[in-house]
Amino acid sequence: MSDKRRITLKDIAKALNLSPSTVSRALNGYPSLSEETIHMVKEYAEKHQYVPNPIAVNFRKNRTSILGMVVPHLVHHFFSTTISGALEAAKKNGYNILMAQSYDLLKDEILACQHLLGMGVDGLLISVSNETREADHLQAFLDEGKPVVQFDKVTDHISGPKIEVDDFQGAYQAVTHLIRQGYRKIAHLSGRMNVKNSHERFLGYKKALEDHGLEFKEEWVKNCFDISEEEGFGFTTELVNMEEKPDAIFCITDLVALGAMNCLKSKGYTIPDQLGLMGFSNWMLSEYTSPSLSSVNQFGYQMGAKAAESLMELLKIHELGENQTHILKTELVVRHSSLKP
Amino acid sequence: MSDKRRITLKDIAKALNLSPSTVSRALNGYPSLSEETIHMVKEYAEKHQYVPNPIAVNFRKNRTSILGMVVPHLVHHFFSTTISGALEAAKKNGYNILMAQSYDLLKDEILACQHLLGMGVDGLLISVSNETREADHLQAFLDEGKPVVQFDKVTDHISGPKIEVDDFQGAYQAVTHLIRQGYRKIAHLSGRMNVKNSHERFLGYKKALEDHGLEFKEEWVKNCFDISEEEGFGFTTELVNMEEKPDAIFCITDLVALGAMNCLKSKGYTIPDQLGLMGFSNWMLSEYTSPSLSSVNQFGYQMGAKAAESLMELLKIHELGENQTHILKTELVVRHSSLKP
DNA sequence: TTGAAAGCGCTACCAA
DNA sequence: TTGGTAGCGCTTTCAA
Repeated sequence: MSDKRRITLKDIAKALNLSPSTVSRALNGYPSLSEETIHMVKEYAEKHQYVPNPIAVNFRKNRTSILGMVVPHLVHHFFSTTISGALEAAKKNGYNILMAQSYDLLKDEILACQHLLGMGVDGLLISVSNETREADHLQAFLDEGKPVVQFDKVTDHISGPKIEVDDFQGAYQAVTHLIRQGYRKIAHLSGRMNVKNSHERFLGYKKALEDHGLEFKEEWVKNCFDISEEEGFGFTTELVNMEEKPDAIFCITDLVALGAMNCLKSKGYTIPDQLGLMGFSNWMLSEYTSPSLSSVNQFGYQMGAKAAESLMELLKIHELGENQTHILKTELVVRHSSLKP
Repeated sequence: MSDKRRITLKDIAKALNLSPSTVSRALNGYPSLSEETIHMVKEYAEKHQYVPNPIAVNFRKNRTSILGMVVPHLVHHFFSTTISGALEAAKKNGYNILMAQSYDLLKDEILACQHLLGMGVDGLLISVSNETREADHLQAFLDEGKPVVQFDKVTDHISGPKIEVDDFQGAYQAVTHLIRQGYRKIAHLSGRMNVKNSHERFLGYKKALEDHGLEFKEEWVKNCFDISEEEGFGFTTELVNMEEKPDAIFCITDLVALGAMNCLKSKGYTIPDQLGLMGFSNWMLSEYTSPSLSSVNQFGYQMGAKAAESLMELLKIHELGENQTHILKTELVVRHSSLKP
């Protein structure tokens, strides 16, 4: 193989009869150099296609210009959207991102973090797993002076910035919308109550009912464990078999809503006429179901970008960051599944 | 901020009255060291949580243990699946992956490649954009002795390994399945004919018709440009408005099939009774449409893993790789949309 | 079995 | 305005 060795600073210095330091300064735009020298060096570098060895630069500066990013699942519309946002923000600032998945398992999250720390990332972006109850593996970053920015799913066991979605508000808006449409018996397919986002959505749901003087019925809230389509289908079956059926269902996620939709359609219920349906997350698929699914957009791209920007800002000022939370507003996306005729 | 400086090799050497080289050897399991020394060093390292500085190691070894990966879109089920596969394979071998997106634009693909090369990746995994007709930006990697492995969407303008999907075979199987189900007038919503994968699927479609003595009608083939749901909807409208309508549609992608499905349902056609429907790619959503959508699974995870493994193998033997193609079989996934009663 | 020392490519400090 | 030089943390060759 060719392996044409790249030309180095020294080579240029030797060729031009300058010292490496002068060449370095010329290339990095330091003042106090004669125009002539700068021009000469730049021309030579250009001509010989000099590219600085990034590893050497990083070594010298004791950084990598790489951010670590850990998400529960990469093959997931919302998370891949956050990744995309983080990636673009990073690119703009000359950073890059090393990815890892935790599969929502603490064990794998710890491994991923150790791996990233071992690779020498400058800082960490993380959406923690549902299992994360302690954060030694995150503290390890802080101990080395590397900031950690959490987003979406966060834990309080570690200090630093957090970028969160306003789940409460999103749920509140969604349910209020259903109420305004005329639905009166609104059920909720929720997530695990020990997961903050799920709990917040539940609270938003409950508050919206209360604020509009509607009944909150314990039996109309079903806890999904896996947040799966199957659960959506199963619990919806339970709901429509009840003595007093709901006339709308607010689902913790679009996938669950899809399960609910398939269940209802298979049983001959019409949506949105007989039952209204709302999802959450605004997955791509919600646009294409029939009827199309109303949902709550979480602005994943902006969230990823914001998280990355926060991290890079901390890196710039060489700090670990305050213990503050940035909350991103959600957006109600009204489609057909919730439009009561 | 704390910035607790990590302990270094030198520190250990000094503390134990050894030379750095001995400590290095002890830690890296070289022979020719006394049990006693090895034990002593390892114990000390353990106790003081010594972690080698990865940047220094990389610098010394002139590598980063990082692979670059470029895909058209990160927020895309198939590609995020390939990424996931590549990531796992990389992790197993102590490598990591730096991601970039080309947005299917040559301009951005070039930028991404330059960026990755600049970051000092050891090699590149790429699925090229639809616009890629030349490959100077890929050749740049080879020129530096860094192997490039292409997957899914490939170009012949550069040599090296390619991992491809057997699009022809997948399409052939899909259409044959429709024929065996009893459909006789099979239309095809294709992609751009200058994109290899699309063309191969078209050829597979055509061959299947021929082999089973069915008519190939030019009018029944519609070229989608964006491969969008809208196009699926629009072209399907055209198809069912024709004098002689098809009784089944084989779509270039699940998204297009979804458009077709929505169109057919909105016009009151029943699937699979009146018209059969087949997608391609086996997106997550195909499982959840109603009726569920038959499709062709491309094993994205395996593809990404295979590409990464090939690249790492080349890195190991220090070569750029032969100009060979590895073709991955597809899998027919039969669901309800193609089961003629 | 161990040590000494060079050096990877670059930056930055101190001197001139 | 420029040069000399030390040194980042580690590996590896040569020597003892």
